[in-house]
Amino acid sequence: MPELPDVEGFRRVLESCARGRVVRRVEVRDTGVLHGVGARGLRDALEGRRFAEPERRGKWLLARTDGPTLLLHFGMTGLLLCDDPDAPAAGPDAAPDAPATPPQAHDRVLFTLDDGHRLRYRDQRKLRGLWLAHDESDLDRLLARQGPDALTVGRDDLAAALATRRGRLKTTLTDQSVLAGLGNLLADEILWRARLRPDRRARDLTPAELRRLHARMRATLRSAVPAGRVPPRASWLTGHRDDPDPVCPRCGTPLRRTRMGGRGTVWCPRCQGDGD
DNA sequence: ATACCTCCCTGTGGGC
DNA sequence: TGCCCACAGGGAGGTA
Repeated sequence: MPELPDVEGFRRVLESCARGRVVRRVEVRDTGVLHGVGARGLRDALEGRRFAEPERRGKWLLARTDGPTLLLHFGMTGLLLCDDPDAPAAGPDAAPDAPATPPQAHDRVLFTLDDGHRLRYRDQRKLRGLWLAHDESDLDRLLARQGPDALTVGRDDLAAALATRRGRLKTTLTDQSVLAGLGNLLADEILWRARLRPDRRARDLTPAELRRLHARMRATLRSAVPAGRVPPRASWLTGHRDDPDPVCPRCGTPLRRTRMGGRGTVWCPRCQGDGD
């Protein structure tokens, strides 16, 4: 489920695959992922354009070109893939000029580049998709409701963002208008590391707790970003979400499972239970 | 204004 | 065996 580290990984895919390359062909295989633009409009806007330096903002990926900017959001099941044009054709029956890897059922939009590489936006569930921004004001309008980015936010700005929030800490951290980039798994992971109960009121954190939260958030993101995902390691809380009878990897206490803001929430009643 | 609820999307797995 | 439903969760939109 793409969160900040995943999208950072997709940014690297886009950068290495497409930066400096011209879009030769845009193939929309499912218009259901397009927002505010049709297949024809997307094609006309992007074919012949050259990809520039991509950018990530929260969970959004900005594919800048020398013209419009394509905005990608990956929802829960989205991916960005890059085909290697030098990979051997798939199977003995493949035509000589066939793409190395045929489109799969969930490949919704394909971008063929002038060097033969091909980008694929793949998404099983189509919860989000692709937007097109013709200029900076389009871009600002689409991203207007985002809070500061979780990867770069300073401690004081984080404190300020939480200071007025009466809601629960967990749901506040995943509210993109408060802080951009954290999803359900990261929020649980960070709160567990910071030893903070997810149902604390966001604005009630002490200065010491805010420092802890900020430090643990940074450390967690620093580990997850290079991996391009929230690593499901045994030493991480995330590594135990789906265990049948999960226990805390730190203290062995059975983990508690609740629902917060409609999302599954996992936390340790011992590590995160005291001191509030 | 803030906080919470329902729905969208699709595939999977459990229960009967 | 096959059907039905809950569930996964990012975010929009509506309501309290």
